[in-house]
Amino acid sequence: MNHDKMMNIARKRGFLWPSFEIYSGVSGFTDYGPLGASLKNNIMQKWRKQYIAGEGFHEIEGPTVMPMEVLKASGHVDNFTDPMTKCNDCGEVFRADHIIEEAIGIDVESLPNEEMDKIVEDNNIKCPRCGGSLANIWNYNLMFKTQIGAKGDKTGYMRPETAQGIFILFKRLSRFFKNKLPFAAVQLGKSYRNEISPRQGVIRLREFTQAEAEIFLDPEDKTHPKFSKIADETLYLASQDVQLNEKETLELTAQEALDQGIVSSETLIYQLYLAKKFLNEIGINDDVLRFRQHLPGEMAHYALDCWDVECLTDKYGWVEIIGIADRGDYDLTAHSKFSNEELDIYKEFDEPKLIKKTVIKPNLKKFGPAFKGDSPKIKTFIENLSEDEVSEIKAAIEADGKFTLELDGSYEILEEHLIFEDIEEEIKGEKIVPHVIEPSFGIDRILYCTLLHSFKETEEKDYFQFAKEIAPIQVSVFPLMNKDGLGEIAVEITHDLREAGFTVDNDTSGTIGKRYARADEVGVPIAITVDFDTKEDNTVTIRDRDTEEQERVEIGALKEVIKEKLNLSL
RNA sequence: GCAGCUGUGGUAUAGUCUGGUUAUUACUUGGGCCUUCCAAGCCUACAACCCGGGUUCGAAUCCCGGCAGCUGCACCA
Repeated sequence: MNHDKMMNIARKRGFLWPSFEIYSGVSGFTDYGPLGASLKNNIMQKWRKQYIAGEGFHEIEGPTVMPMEVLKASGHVDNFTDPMTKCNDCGEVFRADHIIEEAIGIDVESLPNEEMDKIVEDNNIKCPRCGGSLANIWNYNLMFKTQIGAKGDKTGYMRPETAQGIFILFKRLSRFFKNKLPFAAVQLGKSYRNEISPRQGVIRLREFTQAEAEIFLDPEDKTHPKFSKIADETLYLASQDVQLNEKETLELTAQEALDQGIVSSETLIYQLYLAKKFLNEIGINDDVLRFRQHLPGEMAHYALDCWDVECLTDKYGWVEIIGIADRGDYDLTAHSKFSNEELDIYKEFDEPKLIKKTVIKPNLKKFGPAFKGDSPKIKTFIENLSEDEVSEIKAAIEADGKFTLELDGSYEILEEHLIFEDIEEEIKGEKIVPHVIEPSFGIDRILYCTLLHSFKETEEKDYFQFAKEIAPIQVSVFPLMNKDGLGEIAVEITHDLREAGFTVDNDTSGTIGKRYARADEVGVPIAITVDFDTKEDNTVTIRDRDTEEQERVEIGALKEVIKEKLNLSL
């Protein structure tokens, strides 16, 4: 692990470049150079392979610009914001609610800014650093704001997470999945947060890439069909208990974690396992990973359970790279309320339920004569009673022989006006709002950790030992010397392999040793060298990046051999 | 956003205090030489004073502002 050295090479060799560099750059943004972009794509493709092909989820792609309504409903417009104030004298910036709480000890969170301004004035609260006066409070919202359309009267925001794009498609998705739980949709793409002062390179970006899956499931049934297959897998868990009481990280099987109630459901544990599997396969091993449960105060108020996957780094310590949360029905309920759409699923019972209940009907023969012109509205009222109201009326009549109804006027309803009927009703199912379990991957951070932990320093060379599946360049082809037609043969082989679908680099500059070194540095797993024997017997040498061992292979057999060496035999 | 420090080819640097030749050196990169497999050697080429303004006959050098990086504070739903 060596951040500085690794980043030097990553910059030199075209993985990560600072954005807008010729205009002196803007922090919180990064460019992926040719190899970085390719590595990132490979990681994302690998993700798709695991979640879409492997789990049967489906990918959607929504806009990155969202109208205000969506983010109002999700809570981002109001809550993704901090009240800020600034000292007029020394210029220091503070969280306004923190200052007030410190000064007079009352919790003012969620008060409007005007009221907080008034509190500051009334209590003569000053800058805690220099005693200067404080400016009016403003909201710092971490979302990028924009206008939609020429008139500019429709406010839009760059999405702060990809998840919302899935929630708002719920009705369509639900139908697509034949209205059967569980089902899951994923989205990969850019999200935006206008961080105040991002200073951790690719770890905290203002524009970043997420890969999120939203798994919609029955709140009553969070079991997972494949759980038994992973029940014996080991997980390293820093539960709330471990953190609060400074205990050793737990080493438990999935089954044990479930039995001991440390992780709340099979599906959540299964997702923890999938995340670990993914990271292991792209070259991030268990010894630099841990699962950390959110502490009660840390958990978003709607989350039922939430685990971060954290990766150890030398420069930034433990870095959150994946969050896996049980969001309950929070998002669907919120969007349902704001949009007036029914965002639920009709769930049929295994067996229809027979429900016994009492209903009240008006006895119309007595009703009309008694209430005359007011009959219709009393009748409507009686016909729309809830179960509780029915028993209330029944009880009143049983006790007093009458029930007084207040309905723009007072009416005495007697037993003779009503017909009580005990009925049995058959109910076939009910509407439920699904719960959502969400694995949320920060692709940029994962890419950083991949670079960091793939980077190997040995006596001879420093290089990226990428997992073969994600190496940005799969094969390098060299002529031993750039003469006597060796170069031409190398070019021919390069073209052939490219046509076969491999990512191939052809390098003729410098000495052969230098070319191996360059290829190793960017983690090319396989190097092919055309030498003078090639002209005699049509064979080339094929060299392994990690062992540096070479073997001779017929040119005709190259594709098969490479495929096998890259473990692409699927 | 605040304070301190810093900013010279792709990378690492000399020069800045005390203004004055064609901006130093090494590595890297491109082309070439070399009878032959792990950054060798030789020749050669490309390539920089963070940006803007000011002072001055003259600014990499002094002054002001901006941007970026590092450290600390604040922030991190």
